Amino acid sequence: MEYPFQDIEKKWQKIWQEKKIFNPLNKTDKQNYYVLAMFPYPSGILHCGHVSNYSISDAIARVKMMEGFNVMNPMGFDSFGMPAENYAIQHNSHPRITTEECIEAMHKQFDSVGFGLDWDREVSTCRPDYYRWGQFIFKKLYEKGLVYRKKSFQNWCEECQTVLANEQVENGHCWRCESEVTQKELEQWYFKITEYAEELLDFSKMIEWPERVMTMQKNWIGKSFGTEIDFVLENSMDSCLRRNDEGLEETGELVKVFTTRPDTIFGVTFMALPPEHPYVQRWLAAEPDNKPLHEFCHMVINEDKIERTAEDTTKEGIFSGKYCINPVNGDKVQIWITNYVVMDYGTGAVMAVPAHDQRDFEFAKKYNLPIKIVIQNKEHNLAVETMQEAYIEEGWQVNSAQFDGMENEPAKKAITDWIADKNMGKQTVTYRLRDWGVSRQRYWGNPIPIIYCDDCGVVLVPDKDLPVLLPDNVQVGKTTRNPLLSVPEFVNTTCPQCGKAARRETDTMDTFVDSSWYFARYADPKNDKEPFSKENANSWLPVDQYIGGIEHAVMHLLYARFIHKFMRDLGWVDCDEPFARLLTQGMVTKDGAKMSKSKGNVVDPKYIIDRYGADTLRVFLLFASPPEKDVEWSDDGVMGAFRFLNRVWRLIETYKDTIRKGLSYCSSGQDVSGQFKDLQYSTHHTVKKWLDDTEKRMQYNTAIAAVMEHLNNVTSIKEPNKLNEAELAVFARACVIIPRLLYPFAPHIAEELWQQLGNKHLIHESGMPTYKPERLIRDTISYVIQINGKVRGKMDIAPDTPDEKVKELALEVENVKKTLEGKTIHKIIVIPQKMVSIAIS
RNA sequence: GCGAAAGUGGCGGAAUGGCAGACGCGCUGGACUUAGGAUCCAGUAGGCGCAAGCCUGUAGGGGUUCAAGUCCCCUCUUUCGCACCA
Repeated sequence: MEYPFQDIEKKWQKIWQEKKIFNPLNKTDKQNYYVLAMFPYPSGILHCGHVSNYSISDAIARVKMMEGFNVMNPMGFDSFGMPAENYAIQHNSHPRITTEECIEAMHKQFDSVGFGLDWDREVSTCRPDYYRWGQFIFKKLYEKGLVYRKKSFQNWCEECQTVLANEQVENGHCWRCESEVTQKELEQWYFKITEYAEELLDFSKMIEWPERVMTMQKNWIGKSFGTEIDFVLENSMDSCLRRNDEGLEETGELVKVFTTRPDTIFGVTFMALPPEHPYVQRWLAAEPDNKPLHEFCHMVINEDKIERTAEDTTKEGIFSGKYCINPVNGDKVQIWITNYVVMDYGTGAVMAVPAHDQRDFEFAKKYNLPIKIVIQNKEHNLAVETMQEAYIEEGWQVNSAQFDGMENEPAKKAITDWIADKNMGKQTVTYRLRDWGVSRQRYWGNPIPIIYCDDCGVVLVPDKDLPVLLPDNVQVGKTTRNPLLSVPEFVNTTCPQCGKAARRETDTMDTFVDSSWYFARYADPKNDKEPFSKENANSWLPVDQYIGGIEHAVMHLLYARFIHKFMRDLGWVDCDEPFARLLTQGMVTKDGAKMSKSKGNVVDPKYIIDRYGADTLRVFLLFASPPEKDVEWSDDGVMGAFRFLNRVWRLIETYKDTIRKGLSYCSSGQDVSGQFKDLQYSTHHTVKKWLDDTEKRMQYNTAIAAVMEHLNNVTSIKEPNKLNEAELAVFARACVIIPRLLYPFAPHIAEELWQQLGNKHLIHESGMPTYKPERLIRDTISYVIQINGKVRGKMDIAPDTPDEKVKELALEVENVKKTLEGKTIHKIIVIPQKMVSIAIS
């Protein structure tokens, strides 16, 4: 007989909804607790990954409710983006319609799992009441000088008329139309996230973040210290002024290089520039007939970005015909245009030191460029003729003028100081992090609130005109170009400043912008005066516990931290970080692989819920592994969870009258023995373990295991209806704790059984379960006796036995005596309440 | 290549320096059954032994410790992130 999970689950979902227990006010006399799992893209189909993620946040929320917090666990939808456009095309519909349908479907499906979500606070990024404030934030960023437009080379598909991300380029061809991808210089909007690079490296305000996420962000930001050195361009067209000992001096234009190895500056034998470098672009323009140069640059620029930046790509280059002067020794060095230097790191120019940099070495070998040793190995003398690879280890400075003989490490600083002193450069810091390009040539996204006027230039849309509404009358899929370009009533507008005809920006924002502040909107989701009020934001933020996949370790979490810090700087919110604690949960796999349609290994949660109930599915997913690890799907595992819940049901259903009677008896616990003493211990011990696992460790698999173990202890009592009063009191208390311990994981069955045992309140209203430490004291303690690290005996003795007596007793144990025969004891160590360790010769 | 995490029975996993394998699955045997994807009982790391008990065992090797899956060093494997970053 299976327990009636279908009736129970519907019943309690209705009660929770009616009592609005998951719809917290912003201010109550309780302390606020904000738990948030990353909002989903509304695919319309609930999959096991959703159930797994939101089962974790739901468990946390319910534990915190039991603890007496005012808990917010909101839900919304990350509903802009490319997949919605594609979905609409497939279904011959419009993204607004299909997206809203999907949202409704998912809302229902989430409810069918019994998640305690605050739907009153639902946000959906594609709705004007939300994206309006995204545009507002864009404007604020712009006003603070954190938004700019920059021309840069992008993967461009002529056929689709859009920019492609690196991962959307397959072997140099567009992933969608398969036409060749070229590099096009385009104006794109950028957010100056690099302004916050330094603060984003500071993780000290997080209460608990996984080490590896912080490491990934650190690596991504990639701070490195080095020196910027100015090389003077020979025969340059323009000139610039430079300060020297005597005052200002006129020199040629400067080629600035960034290096982490200023100690090798005397070993520079050529300069390497990428074809994108502005000087190179200028030379190209000045020499339209220089065919080899044009061909080489064109080829490199249009090379697939991924391929070009792969380490094993062969280094290629061409001599530009230009020279520059090494400021430290006046050497005239050739300037080469190469494919191995990238424009957007450092200064986009490299001083090449083949003797001490492997890439430069390979390049110099290939093109027969000179190699000059300036760091000498202390043990084996290096010689240019015999070098097989660059020498990048430590050594003495040689051929380095006044620095000869110094060790190269201190020489780095000495040379930098000297260069700075001579105004030839300076110490500097460079980041790998680049500014955030937010322009997308796509329809289904948040319009950028910008108007272009021939007279006034770039003009922000005034606040009163926000939101810039995304027009609906777009033929999705009918055009391959940016769809907004084909909506004249959107494009054509008037300039807010001069009133003349003007046109709108047709790019939309990267959807990562939408997800960079939604957590704050939940605090005040219906505010139509501002993105959220400071009061409400401060009452909830930072998110106490954020939950999401590791795939968002860098992008989303870095962008959200950036925007949050910006909002803080605007005075909108006080805290420095948006997410105090972060849990990166694993994914649900089957046959060792992520569930996906293409692999055909998808399990439909709806089927499991219909057949075994939502509680079973949740218990299975939480029990299978700790939250941060992947869960391997197992049909047998689901059965195991179902069997467990059925056992709980049978126990309490069968004996509910007996248990209720037992609860009315006083339980002093002093008048039982044996099995019942053990059972009483089990009750208190299980609560202790459960509290530790749910509150401190957030390890739900072991919390559930503890409940299972306790259930085994309870069901080992035979014929409970024949117990005496004292025994029954213990038995009843052992039973009644089970629904409460099960509540965060299997809330429906828990509430039902709790009610059947005569309780009038909901479980969370009854507070956290507690245990009595004095009930954890056993009559006897089992000691293990180790000899040289091996277990040689056991003994059960009174817990308050003094250490000296414990030693004596241990030596009396039969097998211990035997093992010790004829041996000398070095040392006896007593670990109180646990073991005796004896070291012998 | 750099950085990070991990490696435990047939499987998922547990063990906060203190009895390795909790709990669940699977499997074996039994009970009840016309029947079982039901329920209940017993067993289940490997080896030796009639037994008491002994030996081996947490990827491999070394070390610290009375005591190591856990801490340290080296090697291997896997996964993830970054990747010509000057």
